[in-house]
Amino acid sequence: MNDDIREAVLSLKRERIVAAAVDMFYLHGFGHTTLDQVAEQMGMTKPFIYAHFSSKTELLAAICAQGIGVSLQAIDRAMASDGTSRERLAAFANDFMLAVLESQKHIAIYTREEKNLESSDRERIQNMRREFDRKLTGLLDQGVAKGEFNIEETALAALAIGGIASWASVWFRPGGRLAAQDIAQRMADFMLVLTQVDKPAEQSARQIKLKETSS
Amino acid sequence: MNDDIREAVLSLKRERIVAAAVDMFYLHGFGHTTLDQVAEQMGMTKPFIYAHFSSKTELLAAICAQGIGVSLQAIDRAMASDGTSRERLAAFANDFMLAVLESQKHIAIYTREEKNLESSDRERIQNMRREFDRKLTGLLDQGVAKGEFNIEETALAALAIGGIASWASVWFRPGGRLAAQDIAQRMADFMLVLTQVDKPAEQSARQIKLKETSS
DNA sequence: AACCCTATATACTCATCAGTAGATAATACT
DNA sequence: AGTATTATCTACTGATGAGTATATAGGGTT
Repeated sequence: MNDDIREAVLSLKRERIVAAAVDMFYLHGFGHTTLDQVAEQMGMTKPFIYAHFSSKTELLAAICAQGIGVSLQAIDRAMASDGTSRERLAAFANDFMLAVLESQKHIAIYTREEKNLESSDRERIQNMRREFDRKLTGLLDQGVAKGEFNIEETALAALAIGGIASWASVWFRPGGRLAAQDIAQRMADFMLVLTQVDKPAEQSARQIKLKETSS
Repeated sequence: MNDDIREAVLSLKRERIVAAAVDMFYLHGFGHTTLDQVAEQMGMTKPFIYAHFSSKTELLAAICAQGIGVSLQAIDRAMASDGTSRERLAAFANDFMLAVLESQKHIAIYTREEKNLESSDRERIQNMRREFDRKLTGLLDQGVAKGEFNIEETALAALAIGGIASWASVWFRPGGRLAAQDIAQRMADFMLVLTQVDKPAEQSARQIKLKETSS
C-alpha cells in the first residue's frame, strides 16, 4: 500500500482516538475516564488505543500539546504580521480568543490535568506555555517602545490577557446566549484596553468626560 | 472537658488535615496523592483522617469550598461597601486579587479537581461560583446604570475580571520578582480599566493624545 | 490508682484499571 | 486462491490505594 496513505490512515486513527479521549476527559476528568470507555466511545477496544499510544498519559500529553499549541500558533501569526502594534494586537486578540473557544476542551483538559502528565511531557508542554507568555510580552514591549501602549509591567499584562482567554475555556458553553464570534470580539476589546492603563486621576477625568457626553 | 475546647480542638484538627491535603494536592494533584501521604505529611496515619472526613472526596470538597469561599466573601464585602461604583469596584478588585493570591492553592485545586468532586458537592460549590459571577455582574450593572462604567456586556466583563484573578492561581509563585501586594494592585488596575471599553475610534484618539503628552 | 472511653494505629480487604499475552480476523501481496 | 502480515479483539494479571475491622494507647474521671 502507498506509504502516504498508510501514514494518513495512521494519523487519522490517532486523531479519532484523541477526539474520543478529549470528549471523555473533558466530561468526566482524566482520573474518572478509563481507556475502555474511550475505546467504547469510538466503537473500538482498548488494545486499539495501545496500538497508537504507549500509555494513557501519552494520550493526555497529545491533547495538552494541542491545547497549548493553538495558542502558540496564534501568537506566532501575530509575530509574523505587520502594522502598528495596536493593529497587530487587535488582530491577535480576536484570533487568539477564537482559537481558545474552538479548542476549549483541549485547553480545559490541559489546565486541569497538567499534574497527571509524565514529567518529561509536562516540562516540554510547560515550555510551550512559557514561550507563549514570552512572545506575548515581547509584542507588548514593542508597543510600549513605540509609545503606542502604556503598560508598566508588560509581563503582568500578558498574564492578564492569557487569563481572560484561558478562563473562557472553563466557563464557555457552545450554543449559549452569545456566539463564539461575539464573545471573542468583546473579550478582544477587553484585552486591548489593558494597554491603556492610566493613572487613577486620568481615569476619573475620563469618567467625568464620559458622563457629560452620555447624558 | 469543656465543650467549647472540645469543638475547637476538633476544628483545629480538621484545619490541619485540610492544610496538609492542600499542600499535597496542590503539589502532586488529587489523583497522585494518597491519604497515607497526607497523613504522613502531618505525622499521623490514615484512620486519623477518616475520623474527621468520611472520604477523600469530602476532604477535597472542603478545600474547594474554601477556595471559592474567599472570592464570595470578597464580593460580599464589596456589595456591603459604599461610595461611587468606581470606588467600590476599585476596593473590591484589590481585595479580591489579594484574597486569590493568598488562597492560591485552594483555588488552583478547585479549578483543577472539580471533576473529582462528588456530584452533590460539585453542584453546591458550582452554585457558589455562579453566585459570585451574578453578584459581580450586578456590581458592574450598577455602575453602568449610574453612568460611571461603559460596558456593553457586564456578564462578560465579570468573567474577564474573574479570569484575570483565577488565572493568577495558576501562575503565581510566592517569592517571585513582584510581591503579592504589587501584583494585586496592578491586576486591580487592569480590572478597573475594563469598565471603560471605548469604541475603536476613541481608543485611537486617546492613543494619539498619549503619544503627544509622552514625547 | 483503677477504670472507662475516646483517639489513633496496625494490618488487612476488596474493587478498579492500566497495561499485556495470546487468539482471531482482516487486509495486502504473490 | 493461498499465504503472510498486520490490525484488532478476548481474556487475563498485577499493582495500587480507598476504606475498614480490630488492637492499643492516652487522657479524663471517680
